Amino acid sequence: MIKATINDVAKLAGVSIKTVSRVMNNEISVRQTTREKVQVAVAELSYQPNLAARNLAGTKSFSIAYVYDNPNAYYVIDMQEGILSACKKQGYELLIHPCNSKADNITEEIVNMVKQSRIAGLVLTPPFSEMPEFVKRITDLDVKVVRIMSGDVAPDNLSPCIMINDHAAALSITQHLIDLGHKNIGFIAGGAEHKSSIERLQGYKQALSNNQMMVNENLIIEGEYSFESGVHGAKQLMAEDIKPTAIFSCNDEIAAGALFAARLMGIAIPEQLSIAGFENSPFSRQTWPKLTTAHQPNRKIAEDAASLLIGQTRNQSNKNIMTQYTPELVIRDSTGQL
Amino acid sequence: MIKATINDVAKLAGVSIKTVSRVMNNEISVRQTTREKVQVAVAELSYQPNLAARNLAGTKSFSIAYVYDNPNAYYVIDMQEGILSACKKQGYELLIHPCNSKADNITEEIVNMVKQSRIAGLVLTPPFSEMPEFVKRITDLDVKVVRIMSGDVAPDNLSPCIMINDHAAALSITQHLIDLGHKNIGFIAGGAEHKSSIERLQGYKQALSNNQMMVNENLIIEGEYSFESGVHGAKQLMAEDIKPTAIFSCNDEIAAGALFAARLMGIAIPEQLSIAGFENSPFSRQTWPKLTTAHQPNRKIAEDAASLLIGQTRNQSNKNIMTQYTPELVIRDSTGQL
DNA sequence: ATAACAATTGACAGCGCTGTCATTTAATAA
DNA sequence: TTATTAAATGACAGCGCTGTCAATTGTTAT
Repeated sequence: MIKATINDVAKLAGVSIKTVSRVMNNEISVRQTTREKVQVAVAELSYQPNLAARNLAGTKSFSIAYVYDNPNAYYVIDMQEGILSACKKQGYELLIHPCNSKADNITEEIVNMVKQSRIAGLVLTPPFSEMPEFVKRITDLDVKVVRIMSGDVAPDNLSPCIMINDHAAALSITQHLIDLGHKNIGFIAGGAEHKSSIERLQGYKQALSNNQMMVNENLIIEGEYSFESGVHGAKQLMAEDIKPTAIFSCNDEIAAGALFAARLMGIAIPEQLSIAGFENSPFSRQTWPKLTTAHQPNRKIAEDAASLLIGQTRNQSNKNIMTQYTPELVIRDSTGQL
Repeated sequence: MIKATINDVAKLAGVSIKTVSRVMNNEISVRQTTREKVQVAVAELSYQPNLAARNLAGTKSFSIAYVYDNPNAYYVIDMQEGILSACKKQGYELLIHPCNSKADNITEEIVNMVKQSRIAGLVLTPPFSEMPEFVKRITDLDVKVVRIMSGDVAPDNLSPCIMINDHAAALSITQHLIDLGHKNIGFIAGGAEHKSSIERLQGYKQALSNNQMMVNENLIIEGEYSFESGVHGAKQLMAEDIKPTAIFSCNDEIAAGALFAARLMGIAIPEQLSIAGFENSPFSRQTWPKLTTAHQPNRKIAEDAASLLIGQTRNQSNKNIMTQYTPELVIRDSTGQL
């Protein structure tokens, strides 16, 4: 059984190929009865448009790309699967493009890639989603973009945004720690270049303020999103005069490092020190003890983003769309009563 | 600057588009002087063939796919990057296809996908690479395949194979344990459905035999590639009459689980018990203590596989190609002198 | 030098679809 | 009813390339 083409469908339905094309592209000016005839034929032949032909013939393409600078394997895999699921539903193709966001010609590289492969749109996660000039450059090419980023409001109206409310989530993690009776709570940040880190720090501070607690700047460590940073951060915190009884690590990797350092220092978790992470990555379940963290439904977020993006490429709809997700507190074994 | 097409190149070089096509496809019957003229024009215009047009016009396509059943996020990311790097060099496109190898219609799903997207070839990793009927079904479609799998010889000549010599690597890990003075070495397997697990077990047994040591079947636990399995396996082993003083875990996840269990049981690592993993996944560096393991250059392997695959799709070259990689012992802190 | 052949090159159709624009049909107004 | 306009449909070119096959050129043997 050879693959059916638009001609086969047209013949079977008794219409012209152009009408079949119209139906496949959800164009409006097709009579309902005609549309149904075509849909029956499409189902009969299990016809699916040829992507190469569509891309070649049309002005708009049916390929989208996910451009990312691998922040974390689990995250990337989740994102890919979510995007892929949206693509499958809509007959789009996904090209993945891992790359180094700090390479100095990165913008041109992506621009070329986009032109070269006639990409209709990009899904962007941090750090790309937080590089305004980069985003501007892409949207100027009339290539659609959907950004997933940290914050509660979109920074501009260049593209739809999916905002991750790290602020609110960090607030509830910190509140959880406070509820457990902790008075001195340390914070290990993930690097000022990450909006998520800044947002999480703000949430932490907000929670303290909500509880009439003072922010002790000595308890806030500038780190980065890595295991090593967690190790150093925890050591540094435990060397303070006023030692924290709880540490809020900006992500699970940092938390794992902090856990590691605590063990090296002979500190019992959570008896002597509570440690919380963020992101609910798989290894937060594989540390000992298991990490209290914040969960964000990345696969779902990615599918949302891709659907939005595909919507953008189909019709030049509203760029001001904004959705918001707030990661949810997941209490496990690394945090406990003071 | 609009993208150059084959016509622009032909005009600039003063030849027909067909000749340009010949040069781009490395066909033989082009005079050297002509070839150079074309290459100059190509460089001048930085021409790159349009993939959609190639896929549409030609019988062979320029898309390959990576079909996998996510065994491990780090592994998948490495594979993707390696494959992508080969694709970039040769102007191929990569489609990723994560899926469930145990779904009962999986073969048909992939067959459809391959037909649908006119895929030229597939890169296959376990478990797909170890499903002979599946591979046969694909190669019968005249779709090229390259398999990455465990073993030292290819199981058939359906496709080129990249063999990972888990046997030899497991042998050297076990020998390392023996060299440290261990007499009772436990083994936690990864599941009989994984060739790698079987091979690693064989290597383990071989090492014992090489050292005139008896295989104690009670010290061999049937597990699976998961953290939980490591936890259970280690508990089971430590409940034996003759307790092991070292455990060879079939992969790093299992080893992490074993480490976790040892901690729960109050067993000091490596003082009272040595634990070795396999795969050198990033979190083998994030356990405490850091894991002794075996390293395999996955990115390199993937690039090799994709190059081989692309070679196959270009010319119907030898299917009996076989390369071999042997993972290398990485000694860290989880193993020690008895 | 010329025939006979092989090596190069090019003309042209067509892959499966979409864009443009002309044509047909239905819907509304007069 | 018929004229007028809008909605629905179709004819056809062409996207950028490759496959086929014919035409041209170069090469060798006579």
